[in-house]
Amino acid sequence: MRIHNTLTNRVEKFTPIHKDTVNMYVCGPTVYNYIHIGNARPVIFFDVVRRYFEHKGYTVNFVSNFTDIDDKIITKALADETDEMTIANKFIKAFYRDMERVGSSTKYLAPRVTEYMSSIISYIEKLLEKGYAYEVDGEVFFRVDKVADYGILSGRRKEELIEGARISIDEKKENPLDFTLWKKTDAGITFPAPWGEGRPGWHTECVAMIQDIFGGKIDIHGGGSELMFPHHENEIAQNRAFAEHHIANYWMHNGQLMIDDKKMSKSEGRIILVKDLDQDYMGFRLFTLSNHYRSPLEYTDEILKSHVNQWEKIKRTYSQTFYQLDLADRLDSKPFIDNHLKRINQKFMAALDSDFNTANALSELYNLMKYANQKLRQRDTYPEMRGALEVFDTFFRILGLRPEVQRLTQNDRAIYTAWTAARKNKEFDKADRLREKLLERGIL
RNA sequence: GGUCCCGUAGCCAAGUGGCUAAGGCAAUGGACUGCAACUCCGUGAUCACCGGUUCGAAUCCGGUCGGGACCUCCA
Repeated sequence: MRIHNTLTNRVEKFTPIHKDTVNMYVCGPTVYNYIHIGNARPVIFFDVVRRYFEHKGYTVNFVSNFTDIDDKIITKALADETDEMTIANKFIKAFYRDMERVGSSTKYLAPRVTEYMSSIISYIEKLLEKGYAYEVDGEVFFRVDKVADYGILSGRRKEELIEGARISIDEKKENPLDFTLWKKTDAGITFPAPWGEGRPGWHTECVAMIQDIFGGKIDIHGGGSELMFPHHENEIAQNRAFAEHHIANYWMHNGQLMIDDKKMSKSEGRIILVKDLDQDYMGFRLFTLSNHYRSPLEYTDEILKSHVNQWEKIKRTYSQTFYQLDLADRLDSKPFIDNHLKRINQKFMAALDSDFNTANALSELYNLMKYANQKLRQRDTYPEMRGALEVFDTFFRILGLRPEVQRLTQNDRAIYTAWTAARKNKEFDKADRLREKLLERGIL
């Protein structure tokens, strides 16, 4: 298996730290609003990563946090005349709902920053002890200059960053690049710390939680490419100071979702919330998997629509195969995987082995559709159809796509038999009525 | 201003040195069908442009044009 590692900017062979186990962490949302379709990209992509590792037989310890304390949450709480926890709880619930909608599993560890305050504080204390952090007037900053390879992830040099001139000058900082570990504040919820009441800076929560939960280095750290700098760069810097390693062996970043060739932006009204998508969410999932995860993904209504159509076709082929086997009492028969199916399956896996090339994997799903549709029109192909169903199930499990089918009821079978008989007897009015019923149930 | 990425058919998109440039959507011709739907078979590309390296370039190098991201606690 090969994975693109942002740390080295290369595609590398994947070797886990602990045999048969993958420890991975993905940066989760700040819960102050409903998520938009751009937020859904990592939610879907890393879900597929997890599923594929599990398919390969790994035990995956998947962790993704909730930032439940933040200025934006406080602002939102003030606007809604409520408190931060109410806001956070509301949008965490909404987040899970949206994850379920797009077909991503919610069964993983999701630590909340407020539950890990003591870990964060002791992490900062250790940075102070080691001389990588300094306290000024109740605030704590990280001393970027002490980390030799700062910029390793984002490919920047400290000098370039300073020349950038877009960094606001804070009198308290020794160096404009230094970032906040602990912020002194009296707005909203505050927490007691040795340096006074305040809140942790954004960059510390992830490393402190990883340290607490995994006890050290993990295999994969993931997130959106916009987090590479400064967030992930600062995580690495802190952990270099804390434990002399880069937290994760592999850093994976997904590209951003664009609308009208530009990044989504609330202020410019270019934003679509997942809950407002008003489309088949499996079609949306298919859309996000239709190009390489590291490339930008362009959204238009037309592109989404074409994937929604495509999902309809996939469902139709799958359910046809399922129902034809059911009608023939062959659902529980042994699948026959011929060479053609074997090859489709191999190419599908090879695509995912190659840095999770879901676009290529999908084209094998389309080959599988063609195969199944051909077998559906031929006589005496139940073993092959059963084989196709088997491969479909595997692909769907890995991609997290879910067509809904249920075994036929006695009534369904009766309608089907009656329909066949009516056609045979050229009772077309009756046949059409029955056909209508079968179409409604998705059996035809 | 600095750093980086991208430009493949009407649309989406894979491929990053070597057979006739995957696949999908849309369009269109045919087959199947009681009619239809579905499905199947077929039909489409001077790989943004110019120059270079090479036996050979969509792929590597240089330039031009166009688009985008990051340098801001934006997913």
